[in-house]
Amino acid sequence: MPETTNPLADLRGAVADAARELSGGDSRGSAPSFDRPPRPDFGDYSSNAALLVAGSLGEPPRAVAERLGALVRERLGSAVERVDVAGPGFLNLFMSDEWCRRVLSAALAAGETYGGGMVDRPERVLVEFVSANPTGPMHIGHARHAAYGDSLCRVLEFAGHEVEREFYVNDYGSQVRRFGESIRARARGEEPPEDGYRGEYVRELAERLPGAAERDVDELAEEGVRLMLEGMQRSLERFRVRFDRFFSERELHGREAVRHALDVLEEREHVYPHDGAVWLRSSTFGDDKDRVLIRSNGDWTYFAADIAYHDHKLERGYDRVIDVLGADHHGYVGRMQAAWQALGGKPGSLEIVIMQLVHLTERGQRAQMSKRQGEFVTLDDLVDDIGVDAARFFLLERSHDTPLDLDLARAREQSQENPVYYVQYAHARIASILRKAGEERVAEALSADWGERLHPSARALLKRLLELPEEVEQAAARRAPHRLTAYAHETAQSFSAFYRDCRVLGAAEEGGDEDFRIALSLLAKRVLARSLDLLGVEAPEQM
RNA sequence: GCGCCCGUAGCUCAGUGGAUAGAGCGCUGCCCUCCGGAGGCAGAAGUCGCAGGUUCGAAUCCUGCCGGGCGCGCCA
Repeated sequence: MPETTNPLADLRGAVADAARELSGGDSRGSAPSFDRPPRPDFGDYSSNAALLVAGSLGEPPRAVAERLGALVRERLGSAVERVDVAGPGFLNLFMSDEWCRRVLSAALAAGETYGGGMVDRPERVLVEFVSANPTGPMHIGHARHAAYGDSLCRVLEFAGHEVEREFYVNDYGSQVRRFGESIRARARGEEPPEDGYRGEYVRELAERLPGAAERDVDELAEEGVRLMLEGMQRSLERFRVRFDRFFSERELHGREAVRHALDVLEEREHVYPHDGAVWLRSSTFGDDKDRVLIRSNGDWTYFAADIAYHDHKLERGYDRVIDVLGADHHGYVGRMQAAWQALGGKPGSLEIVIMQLVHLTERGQRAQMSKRQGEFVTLDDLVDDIGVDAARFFLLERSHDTPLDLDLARAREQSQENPVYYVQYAHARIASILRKAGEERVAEALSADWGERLHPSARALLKRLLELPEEVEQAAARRAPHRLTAYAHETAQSFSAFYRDCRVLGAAEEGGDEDFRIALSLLAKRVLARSLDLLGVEAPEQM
């Protein structure tokens, strides 16, 4: 069996093929499992294929497993040392050292692309995230959105999708006008209006805008928004978050896009007048109730503008549109999904990801989020405090749908207590070993004919490294970049164990193959670097 | 009241049908003639919220209940 850049997928395929052969081409039911068993005496990999086939064949699972095991052995040849039948009928595969050497070679041959491009059907994807109001600074919650959205995009891209990143700018409507009023009030040395913006940054804006005390409110608002956006872009850039487009709500209105969206909905007969207002019949598409688009006073609702934005997204022809929104918006999911379908969007092609809240803690104690009224711990404050690497890693450590406690004390720590440093340290340590070996020596090692008989720690490390393609695929498919924090940490641990048990330079002294161990270290370095890159965290050559 | 999310070790959480449920932190006890000790090893620690059900097999799927978070405007 020739090795590709995803050896695990090859093995999985071989088992699945054998199972299909045994069941006479019957490929109904779920795909056979293929995982790392919980105990070493269960082999390197195990599958429940026989249990599934036995079900459709109506035969005793263990007997089926024996036959299937023989087929798998035949297909895999020298790749496999032996195939055991265990428990109720699991197949346990014990891979040969020869297979280990072959797959290491194949993974290294893939170079920087190793682990990527595994997606079956590449899609054109639009991801909208952060979309912070330009009337205030970005706080800790936006930091989580930024880390998540950016990392998700990196993962989707690496997995093989074509991704566009978009930030929606709410630069229209009454809150923007209030923003302008607040700036002018500060410029005049007055208090902002009751429902205005009271933060210190408003005072600073007022100082930066010459003649603000006498200027038109809308003009001030526009200028203020522009300055705020510039600041946000700087902060995001520093946080290593890039956007392809800042999409202005104001331009949307300027382009009559809301009118257009309403025309589309009217044409599709999903709107109706009632009580002097115009409604969307969103209940047709699963929403709790119908929603107002035009109020009885003639104003568009916010929802109408959002529909226009999504109408625009729809017309741009993406295969998939992902909105990353805050927990406070989840009441809005049902109606937006309904509107999407009313506009003619395919059900399922719009995904709305809801982010849960972030709490800051210091050694477990809840840290104060709001310093004074109108002032928050901002993205910049966070980065100043713990740095980009720690901030991104910690913000990505948890699934997006679970609230996150970020322990600032732990994040500041530069020791094993801190998973970021632990992973980066492992990377730097490998870099140090390879540096010591020298470029020529490394190149030579890669093309050598390896004879290594693998130590269990080397085998465990290699198996860990082979999981990268599926980790990336899963992280992409499940919109779950947080999986990679765990994977990076586990990989660093596996390397540390290998480092402890197997000398790399001078391996011959203990009967090892230095060439093989250099090669394995190099793959470990690449996998760590790739995992960190997908998280937006740096992989230092030295620390 | 309705809807969504969550309930797994002391704490924070992984784990969307497989074998004896994992990790980090914390705790206890160890390890520096060694390529980076910014490291490593071992140990204690769990009725996977509760009760039924489906399945050869459930933390995972279904139903009900309990507990927590958030959301339910002709606001944005």
